[in-house]
Amino acid sequence: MPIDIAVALDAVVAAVSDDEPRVLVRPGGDPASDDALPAGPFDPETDATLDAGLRRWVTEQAGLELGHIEQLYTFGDRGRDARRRVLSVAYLAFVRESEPRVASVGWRAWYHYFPWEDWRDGRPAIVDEVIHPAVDAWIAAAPDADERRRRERRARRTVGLRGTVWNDTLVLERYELLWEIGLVAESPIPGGVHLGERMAFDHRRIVATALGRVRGALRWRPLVFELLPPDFTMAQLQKTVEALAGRRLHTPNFRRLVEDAGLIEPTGAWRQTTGRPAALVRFRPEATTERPDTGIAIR
Amino acid sequence: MPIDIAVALDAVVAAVSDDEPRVLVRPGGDPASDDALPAGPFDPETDATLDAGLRRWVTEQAGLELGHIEQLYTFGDRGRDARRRVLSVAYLAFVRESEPRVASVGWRAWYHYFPWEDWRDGRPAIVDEVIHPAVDAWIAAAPDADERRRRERRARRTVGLRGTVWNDTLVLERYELLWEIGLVAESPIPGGVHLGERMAFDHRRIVATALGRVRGALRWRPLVFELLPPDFTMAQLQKTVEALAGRRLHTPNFRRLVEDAGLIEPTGAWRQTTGRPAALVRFRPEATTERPDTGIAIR
DNA sequence: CGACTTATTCTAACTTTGAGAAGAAGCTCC
DNA sequence: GGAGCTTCTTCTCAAAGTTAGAATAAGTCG
Repeated sequence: MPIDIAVALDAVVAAVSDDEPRVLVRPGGDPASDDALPAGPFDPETDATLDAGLRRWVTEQAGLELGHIEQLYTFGDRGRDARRRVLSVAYLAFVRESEPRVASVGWRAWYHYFPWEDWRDGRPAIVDEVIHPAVDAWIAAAPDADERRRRERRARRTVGLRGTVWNDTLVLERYELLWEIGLVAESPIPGGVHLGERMAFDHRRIVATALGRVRGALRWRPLVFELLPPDFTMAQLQKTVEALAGRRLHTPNFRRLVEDAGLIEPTGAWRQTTGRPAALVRFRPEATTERPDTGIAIR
Repeated sequence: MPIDIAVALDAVVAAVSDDEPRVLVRPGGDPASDDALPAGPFDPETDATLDAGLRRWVTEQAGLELGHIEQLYTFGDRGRDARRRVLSVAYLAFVRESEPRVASVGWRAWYHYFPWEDWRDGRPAIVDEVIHPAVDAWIAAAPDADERRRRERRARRTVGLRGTVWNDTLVLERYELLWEIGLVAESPIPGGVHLGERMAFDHRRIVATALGRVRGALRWRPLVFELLPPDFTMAQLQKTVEALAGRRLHTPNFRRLVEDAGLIEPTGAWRQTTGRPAALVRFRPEATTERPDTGIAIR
C-alpha cells in the first residue's frame, strides 16, 4: 500500500526578450535571498490533469497566459526540501515576448544562473580559468586509476576537457559536475569559488534540465516559434535561436537552412531597420507534415 | 496546502531477444485478461530517490538486475485507475538479452501491442487497409472547415496520410490518434475494429511513450549497447537497431556509419556463422567524448 | 553624397548520405 | 575438390547537404 505524499508542480516559464532568454522567478524565497521557481500544489480534487493544474495556478498567481507547455521531469530526492518530503513535477512553459510582465514575479536572464553556457561572445573565460583547473584537480584526486579514467571521460564529455567538443545540450550533466566538485553555491562541498547565481532548493538543477531540453528540442521541433510573435524577421528568428543555443550562427547558412526546410513563409510586409528593410515572415504549420524533423537543425 | 496522494512507480522493462524487442508484463492484471506493466509503490520512508525505489521493487518482484534506467513520464490523469486516484511515475529500464528470464512475469513482443509500428517486412497492410480509411472518415466528420484542416494536418504528421512521411518516433502521437478515433480497444468509442493487443489501464500509452523515446534516443545516445552482450557482431547490432527502429537498414551504410563514428572496436575474436565468419566487436566508451552525439544516426 | 548598417544572394570547396556492385571467406552437397 | 549458397566486408559513385566567405542590395545617418 503506497504511502501518500504531497505533490507540487514547479514551473520553468521561459521567454526571450531583448535577445536574452529569461525565466520567471519568485524573488525572495526561503532563504530570502535566493530566487525560487514559481510552484503550486497539485490538487487531485480540482485538477483533472497535471497540465491543467499547472495552467490553473500559473494563471492565478502570475496572471500569465501560457502557450505550449511540456512536462520536464519529476524530482523526488530526499533532502530536496528540508521542511517536508514532497514530490515535484517540473514543467517547461513558453510565453511570447509580447505577453505582459507582472510585478509580483521577476524575469531573470537564464545565463545569470549559468554564465558558462553563454558562448555568444566567444568561449567564456571562466571555462579555462576556473572550470578546467578545478576539474583537473578533481581528476587528479581520484582514489584509483579506474576512477581517474571514469572522471577523465566524464569531464571530456561534459566540459570539453583537453580540446574535446563542448556539447551545448549537456547543460544538466555540466551543472551536476560543477555541483559535485563544489563550483556552485548549492554544493555541499565547503568553500571555493562559486559560479553563477544560486537558486533556492534544487531549482537551479531544474532550470538546467529545462535549458538542456530546450537546446535539444530546438533541433527537431518548431519550438522557437512559441517564443516569437506571429510575424517576425529572419534576424529576429536567428537572434532568438542564438540566445537559446548560446552561440552564434552563420547568417547566410541559417537563412538557407530555415528556408529550405519550408519552416517559414513571407507575410508580404516589411520592417524598417537602420539598414536595409527586412521581410516579415511567419511560421508555416504545414511544415510539420512535410519533413520528419521540423526543427532548426543547427550543427 | 497540497493534498497528499499515492505515488506508484511503473516500469517499462525492455530487452531484445531473437531480434524482437520485448517488454516485461504481468500476465493477468485487473481485468484478468489484460497484460499490465509491473508496478510498485514509491515509499518515501525507505527510498531515497525515485530511481532507487524502482530498482528496489523490480529486483524484489522480478529478480532482475536492471542496467540503465531513465525516467519516462509522470501520469496523473483522473480516471487512469478507477479504484483510486494515483500519480504514477513511469520508468524505462534496459535488460541484456543474457539476463535470466523469470517465471512470474512474461516477455511480450513490443509489436504485439503496436503491429502498425513494425515496418521491417515492408509497410504493414493495416496502415492502408484500416488506419488510413478510418482516419479519412474522422477527417470528413469534422464539424467545420477549421477543425477539418487541423485533423488533416495531424493525420499527415502522425500516420503519413496522403503520401507524407511516416515519422517512426511519433509512436505516442500515433497511439493517441488511434485511441481518439476508436481503433484501439482501450478507446471509449464503442464498436469498430481494434488493432493490437490491449493492456490494462493506460499501460499501452506508457509503452507507446517508451517506444517513441527509445527510437528518438537511438539517434543521439549509445543506447543499443545496453541491450546487447559486451561482445557482438555488426549483424547483431544492426538487427537490434532494426528491431527497435522497426525498419530495415542498408548494411554497408550502417557499417560505415557505426565505424566512422568510432562507436565500436574489434575484440580480435571471430564468430562462426553459416557463411563467412563475423568479427566480434565491443562498444568504445571513449566515443562519448569524441563527438557531440554518440548515437546511431539512422536516416 | 559618402559612409555605414543590415539584409539578402551567390559560389566554391568540402563532407555526408544513399544505393548498388563486387569481393572475401566460410559452409554444404555432389 | 569445386559449384553454389550464405553471410560478412569493402568499394565506388552520384546526389545531397554543409561550411565559409565574398558579393550585392537597399535602406539610414550625418
